[in-house]
Amino acid sequence: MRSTSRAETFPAHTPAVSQIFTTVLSHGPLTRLEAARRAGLSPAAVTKAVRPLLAAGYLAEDADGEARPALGRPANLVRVDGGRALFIGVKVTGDEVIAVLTDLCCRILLARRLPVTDRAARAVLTSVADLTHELRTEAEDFGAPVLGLGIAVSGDVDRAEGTVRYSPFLDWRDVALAELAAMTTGLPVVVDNDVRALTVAEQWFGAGVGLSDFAVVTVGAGIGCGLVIHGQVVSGAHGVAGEIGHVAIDPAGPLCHCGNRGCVEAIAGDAAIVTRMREVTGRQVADSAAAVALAHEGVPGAREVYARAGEAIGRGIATVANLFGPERVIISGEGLAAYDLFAEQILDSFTAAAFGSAAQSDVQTRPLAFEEWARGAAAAAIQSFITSSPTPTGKG
Amino acid sequence: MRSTSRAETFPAHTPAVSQIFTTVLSHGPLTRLEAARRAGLSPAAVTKAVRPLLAAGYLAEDADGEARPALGRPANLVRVDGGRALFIGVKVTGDEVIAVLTDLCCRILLARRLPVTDRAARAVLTSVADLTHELRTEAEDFGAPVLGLGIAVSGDVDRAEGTVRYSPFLDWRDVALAELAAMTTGLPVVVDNDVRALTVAEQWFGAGVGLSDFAVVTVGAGIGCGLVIHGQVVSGAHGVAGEIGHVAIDPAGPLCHCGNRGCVEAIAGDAAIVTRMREVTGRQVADSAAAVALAHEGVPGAREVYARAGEAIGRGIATVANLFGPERVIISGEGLAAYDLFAEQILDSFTAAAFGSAAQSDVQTRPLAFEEWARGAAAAAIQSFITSSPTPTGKG
DNA sequence: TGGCTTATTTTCCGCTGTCAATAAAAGAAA
DNA sequence: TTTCTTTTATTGACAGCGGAAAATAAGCCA
Repeated sequence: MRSTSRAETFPAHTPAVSQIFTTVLSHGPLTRLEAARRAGLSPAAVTKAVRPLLAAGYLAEDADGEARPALGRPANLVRVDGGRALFIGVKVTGDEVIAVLTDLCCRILLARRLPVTDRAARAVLTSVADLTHELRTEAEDFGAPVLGLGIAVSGDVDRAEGTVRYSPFLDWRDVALAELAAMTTGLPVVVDNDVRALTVAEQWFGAGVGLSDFAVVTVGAGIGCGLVIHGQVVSGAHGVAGEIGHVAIDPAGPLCHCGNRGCVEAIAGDAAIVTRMREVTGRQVADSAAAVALAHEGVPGAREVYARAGEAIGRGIATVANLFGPERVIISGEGLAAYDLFAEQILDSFTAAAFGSAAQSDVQTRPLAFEEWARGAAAAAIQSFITSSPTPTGKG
Repeated sequence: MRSTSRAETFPAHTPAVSQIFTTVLSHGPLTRLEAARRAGLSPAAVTKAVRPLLAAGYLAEDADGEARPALGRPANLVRVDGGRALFIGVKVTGDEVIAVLTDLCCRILLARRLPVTDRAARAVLTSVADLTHELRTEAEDFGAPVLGLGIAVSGDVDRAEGTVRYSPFLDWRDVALAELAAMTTGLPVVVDNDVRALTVAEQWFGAGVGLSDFAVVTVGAGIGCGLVIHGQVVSGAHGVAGEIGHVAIDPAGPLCHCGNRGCVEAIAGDAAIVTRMREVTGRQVADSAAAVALAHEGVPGAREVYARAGEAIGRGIATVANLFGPERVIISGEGLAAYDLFAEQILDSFTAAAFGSAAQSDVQTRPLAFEEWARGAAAAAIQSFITSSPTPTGKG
């Protein structure tokens, strides 16, 4: 298999086609009539839009499932055929590369990990290529082509350019990752910031479906935040946004690596919790798992460390809510392993600090396995595949 | 003149027409070619879009001004004929009603004020109607019709519905202001939150022209913030956004009327400054003008009060920048009378607290006469006039 | 087998914006 | 003065998108 027969493109020739497809993708099987209603189009337009997508195999028709209203012509449900195309998503951290194979509906089919021993871009790229190759080989069993690769990296990433401008954890600067990975793998590649990719996944396939304004807050080593406003992911004028971790909460708080005092991350980030846990309990605390254990054991003072972290997170979320009034806030992240230690304080301090109707925001939590980050990268790849115009408007 | 011959509507029959008009409105006189480039349309489309607007008098053609490139056919500049239509903008505060008459380019032609003695909606409405009538009468001298009325009120305002849901300063709840004012004046009425209206004015006619992501921060009795993201003003899912005044900066700070401690407004709002000035200097301080005077006199401790306020504002702005990454932040408001006392601290603490590329945001200040608030309301009315579809899609 | 109801498709049709060719308005060159 | 060059504006043919309405399909129920 000597690589690619010119990359397959999505037959979205008109805005209506894109819109109908994404509507069906996000809102599950729909009748044509319902799809028309949700997309604000006429039923005739749906019929026309659906036809080429059916022909290309991206949509499929279910003989309707159940519970029809017993009157009138039965509806034919239209749904996305997830098995039509596969995507690979990769999350790169300082310690590991995690890769998943998903279908077109962004359901995880396989997952793989590889430790990172050398953080140099070249070495990491090799790991990415190896995992991609491995998943691609196994993907043959599913009888569908792999049509895109998404890579998620923390830090300052320019998705349009496909470059990592600066990633502190990896110590990368100006790495043209998309181009390199595309050369190595022969796949279309999307590179995005990890939190943004996760936000895209929530927007299209998760708790953000159908919402035009919501926030995703991730709790873990860092505290991050993805924003969707007016139905679009916010990237900021300089490519960076959602830095909730460096919102300063308390001028008398602990020093943060960014140079300020009392950043949310300096209170509630993994490292901050471990450090403080050592100070408070006077014990050895190897990592955040150990810190959680101490709190669960009921070691004096340990719970207060988490209470304080939860309060910081809650106040950070309240700040976000006060500033842009999201309909929902989705809290997520590895840090949620300790969620039972946090939860109450997060909600309490959010409620206390949210002003007026910002308190109406629906604050949810969502457990997040580490593979979910990689799934976010796959979601970015899927999004790019669907929205990339088939007319050659430059190359990414 | 027994009121209205059916309200005049803007002949924007297609998206292209709207787009061309707003492009010319914001970017001054343009050649058709240049307008096409900026709007992303073909020159042919511009010619077609411009024709009906010229015919209706909204656009005018300048025989080109100066400095042509001396080669090729001279360009004909197209500009908005500001004198074609007039608008009235009204800002309602707890103390005063301020009204301005503007032209279509949102230039202020006349301004009037009336003190508020009774804050009841009915009484305020009478003042609004009186001022509107007065300005309308004088507007006859300008030989152009008044085509809309904008009203700006602080608090929770539903622009689409035209209702004031809750305004703390006026103690209004659920006042259907647009409908009432429309009945009284016979004009199309837009009601919006004051900060949002000001943001619209900046977006279309001010320092936000051409930017898709910026913030407006107002300093005065309250501290407010208007956001434009993805080229649209942010209203939040519940109709409230930009509450920078209640971003909590310091858990050990002074108590705010919202019940929390250390809100920006509780440190840097007019009332907070006056209160603290009394405490620090031990003198009588009647109002914020008196407070400014004390600081300028060099009374011991007085300057520190402003330094502290400036620091709070700067940190609030940094929070906005960290979260949204705006291209520009426009600081404005009556509070700027004291700008020389603030400026350094605002910028310093912004720079210190902005994380990474958020510090690249261009922070500007813009003196703001009180009439500018009313002009913002006029801008909202202009926007509504231009974008309201001529096809009757309900009534506002 | 009709009749009723709802879903989907078909058949135009208006409308928009692009394309390519053409006109216009200068200065420059001959 | 005439012709050429260069840039801007306009025109008219045209393709294609999506809407409206009418036609058709596909079940239930008498």
